[in-house]
Amino acid sequence: MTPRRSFVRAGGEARRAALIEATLDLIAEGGPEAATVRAIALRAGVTPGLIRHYFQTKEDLVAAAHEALMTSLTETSAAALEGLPDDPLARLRGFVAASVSPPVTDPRAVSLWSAAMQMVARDAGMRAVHRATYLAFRDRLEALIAEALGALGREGEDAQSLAIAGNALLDGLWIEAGLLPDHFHPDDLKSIAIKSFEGLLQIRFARDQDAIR
Amino acid sequence: MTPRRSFVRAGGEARRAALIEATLDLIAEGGPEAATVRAIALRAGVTPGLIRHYFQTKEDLVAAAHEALMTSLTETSAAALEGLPDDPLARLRGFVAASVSPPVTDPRAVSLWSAAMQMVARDAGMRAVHRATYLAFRDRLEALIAEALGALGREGEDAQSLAIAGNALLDGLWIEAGLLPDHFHPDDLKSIAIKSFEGLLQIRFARDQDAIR
DNA sequence: GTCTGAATTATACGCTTGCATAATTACGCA
DNA sequence: TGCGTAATTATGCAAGCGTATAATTCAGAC
Repeated sequence: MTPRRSFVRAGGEARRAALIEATLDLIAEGGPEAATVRAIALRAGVTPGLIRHYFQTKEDLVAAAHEALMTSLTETSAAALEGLPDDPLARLRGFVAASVSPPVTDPRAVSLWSAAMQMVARDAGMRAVHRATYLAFRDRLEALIAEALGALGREGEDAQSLAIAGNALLDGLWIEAGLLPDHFHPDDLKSIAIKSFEGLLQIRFARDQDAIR
Repeated sequence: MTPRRSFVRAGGEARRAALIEATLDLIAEGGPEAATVRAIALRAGVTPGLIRHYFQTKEDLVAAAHEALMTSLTETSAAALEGLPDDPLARLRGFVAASVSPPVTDPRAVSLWSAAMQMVARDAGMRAVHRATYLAFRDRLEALIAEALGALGREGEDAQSLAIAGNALLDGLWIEAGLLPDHFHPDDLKSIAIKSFEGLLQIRFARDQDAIR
């Protein structure tokens, strides 16, 4: 008679968080098909049946994990704005640079994002989350662009179209760098992004701001 | 005694192609997990066991399907260059416009691409195929850019960095349009792409070329 | 015509998956 | 100190997965 394995109770939120983190880890490492109920439970140090106690179905768990990931990315992005200077151009420059530098450019993040994109194409709920987070990022970029142009006395220009283009550029660089990490030197990526924004917006950033992270 | 179902022999290549097409359809519609051996066989009008006769393993079939997709995309992209005029700037403009217009911007293509990207992140073979096709596209863009700059007497500039940025921009627009089809009007997408290239390269395309598809 | 080999179907096996359910354990509270 | 309840484990099941293998059928060669 092997005795029943001992355990400690972790309380609701902590267990939920652990299960979500385990799910994200597994998806990042081995794709959605690696995130089986048994694998998730094993990584979370728990027994498979417990998942059913916190999530009605596995899909619920995956959806919760996706939401947690997106929230975390949004918060990271928001935090990046905190340390930036007041000068509108410098703020925009810092934001662009941060968007193509670690920890944003993280293979794990790109892997998770591409896994989520597949679901976005098929699931209406996922598409709603994606649209919201996409627009949140783009709106923030648009605001920064509008401020920068305003500081140059160019209020009338179409900041939204510029934000769409800038967002696409950052997305493209982010994805390509994540997929082919060896092909892009971090510094090159940053200088390409900044130079491209100078071209897109017809502006010129100050040259001596590389100290700003 | 139900008699054994009758069949006609399709010969090697036709059956291979049919199986590959069925695989791509299923992945596009329901993601990789929908492309089971049984579903593929059903859609191809065939019995599951036959797959093993043409492909040693299911992974082989999926890899063959990915290669067929990429080859097809590359050939479509190459064909778009055929009908373009000789003027370097007009050629570049037409190529950019084609890259963000149907049939390139096709939800099915984006769905398939995002499914493949997941495998790229994990499988070395897939990564090799991706690198090759990515560079093939980028090199073509770089050549077009170099010609356009050359026609303006600006030979010395860094066409490769500009191609990286331009490629990222096109990729980003392509992906976002594919994921949120209702958010982008095709004409807006095209004008944003063209205007962005004017900014990136500091050039100005002729205004009266919208007739060129 | 019939023979023969390849193309195709049919069947079955072992494994993994998600999920349901019952038995047990830890912990707060009286 | 004992009890009650929520948290957790243990076990089992039905379905679907990829694959192996044997039986059958077609189509062309002689």
